[in-house]
Amino acid sequence: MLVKLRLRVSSSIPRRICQRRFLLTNNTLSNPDESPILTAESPELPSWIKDFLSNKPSSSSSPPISDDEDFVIPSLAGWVQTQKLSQASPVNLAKKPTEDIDKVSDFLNKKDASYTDIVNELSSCDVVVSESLVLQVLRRFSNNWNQAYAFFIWAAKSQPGFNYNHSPLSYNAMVDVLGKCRSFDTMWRVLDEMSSELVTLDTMSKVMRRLAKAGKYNEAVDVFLEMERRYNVRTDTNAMNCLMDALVKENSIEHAHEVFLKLSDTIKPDSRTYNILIHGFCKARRFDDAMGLMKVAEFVPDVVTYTSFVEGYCKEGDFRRVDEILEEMRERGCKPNVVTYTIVMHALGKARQVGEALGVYEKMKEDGCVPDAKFYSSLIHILSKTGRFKDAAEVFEDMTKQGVSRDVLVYNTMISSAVHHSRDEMALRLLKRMEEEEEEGFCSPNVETYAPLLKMCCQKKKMKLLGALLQHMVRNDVSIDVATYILLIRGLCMSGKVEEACLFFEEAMRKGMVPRESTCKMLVEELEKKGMEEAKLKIQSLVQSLV
DNA sequence: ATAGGGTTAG
Repeated sequence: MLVKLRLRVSSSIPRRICQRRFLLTNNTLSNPDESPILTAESPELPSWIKDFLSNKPSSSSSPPISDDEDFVIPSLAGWVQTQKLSQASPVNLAKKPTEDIDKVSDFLNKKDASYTDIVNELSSCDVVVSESLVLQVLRRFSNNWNQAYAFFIWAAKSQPGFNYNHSPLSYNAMVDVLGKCRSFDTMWRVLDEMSSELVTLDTMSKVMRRLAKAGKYNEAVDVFLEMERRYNVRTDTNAMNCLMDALVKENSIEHAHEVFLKLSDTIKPDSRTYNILIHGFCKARRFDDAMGLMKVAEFVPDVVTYTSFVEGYCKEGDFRRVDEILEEMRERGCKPNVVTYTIVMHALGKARQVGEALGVYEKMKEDGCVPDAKFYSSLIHILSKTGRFKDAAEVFEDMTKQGVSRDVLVYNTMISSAVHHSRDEMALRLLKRMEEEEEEGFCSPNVETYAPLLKMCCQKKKMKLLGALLQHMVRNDVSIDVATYILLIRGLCMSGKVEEACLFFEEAMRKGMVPRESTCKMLVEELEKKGMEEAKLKIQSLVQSLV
């Protein structure tokens, strides 16, 4: 569906950017040589943003973005997905899988049809099914299980004369998508259709995690107890650790502990088992229970064990106790490592003890402990949060010179810092840098990369950029999740763009993603305020239809 | 996925 709206978007941004830059340079006389990206903001929103986001070569002669013009708002991600994305890039045209993925995307989005229709009509797509295509479709539609599953089923019995069978990897990806979307009935069906040599601990591990994430702790445990008989997957120590880790990570140390008490007679626990439990108890601030496990005869506490305690006391804000534990570690020849230091530094930064936090950095360097990407990400976050954006950007630039390549978390942290400090163009440039070949440590953006950028678009009413970003997400196989829809709906509501908010709301509902109660309420109230009675009733009936 | 981020901020 294509919705045409006439919009006027503010043209004052470039001037504001200039003014800000002027102020900034005047305020920081001490540091005249800024790194290139800090001075990169040009007076106009440059054409590179458009070229980059539309996947065109940067030498393209297309006119630069003008936020003044009327345009078609790509308000629906579905609309975005039906665009002929591959035509934009000669590079992509050379690659067959890219062509095929867009054919499939086109088809799946055009159809509002039922699942059987999709399966029956997909053949008209004319694509060659391969494992990489299946994996890509599953990634791109990882929040739309209906479409992903329809394609998956069709792919297995497509192509007469061409013998394609789903690989174990594809099966596991399908199971994971169904679990993520909480379509557990369908997930069970797929599992039962898989022959037993296809079902591995990898598969069951995904199932247990997804169940635990949905709060179905007992079912996760049952899967474990049944899996040897039903799927021929061994219930050994490693498998038990997977189960317990899933339970702890999804906040049920109680279930993990119960499993341990019930099974440790028949399945021999190892040091990981104890560390998982200790971590769970520390996370729940049950330090006495954690201590009790430390004293088990066959278990020797290691740096992971101590670090769990450090983290627990950090979250309590008890930094005196943290220091004691760090001292004890050194005494026992179990020196804190980069993970330990990251936890302490981050917690101090969060507690607004920035000086102390940076002291940890110094102490760590003294200890000869080498920072890694996650450490740098924390450091950048702290510096930016305390207003030291310039320093944060410097750390970002410097880290590769220290031999550490940037990962997606580092980029995400820097992008959200840039947005927080109103360096919009720099944020977009960072997104571009992620996919540049010459950058060491190329990494693909994920849904968290885009969130601050999308939020910024909503706040500043940059609707064209918003559309381009959504399109960019699709091209990078980043599936839009319910959290993103909530962000868009709330952000647009707060900017008074309530029609657009409605479009995203309807699309989310159509995809079976239900925004929170408070988000629905916000939208309805906003419509009420604007006297948009008809739209209000429509949204209300949509909400009603779910109950 | 045995320990590290943050999900929403005025």
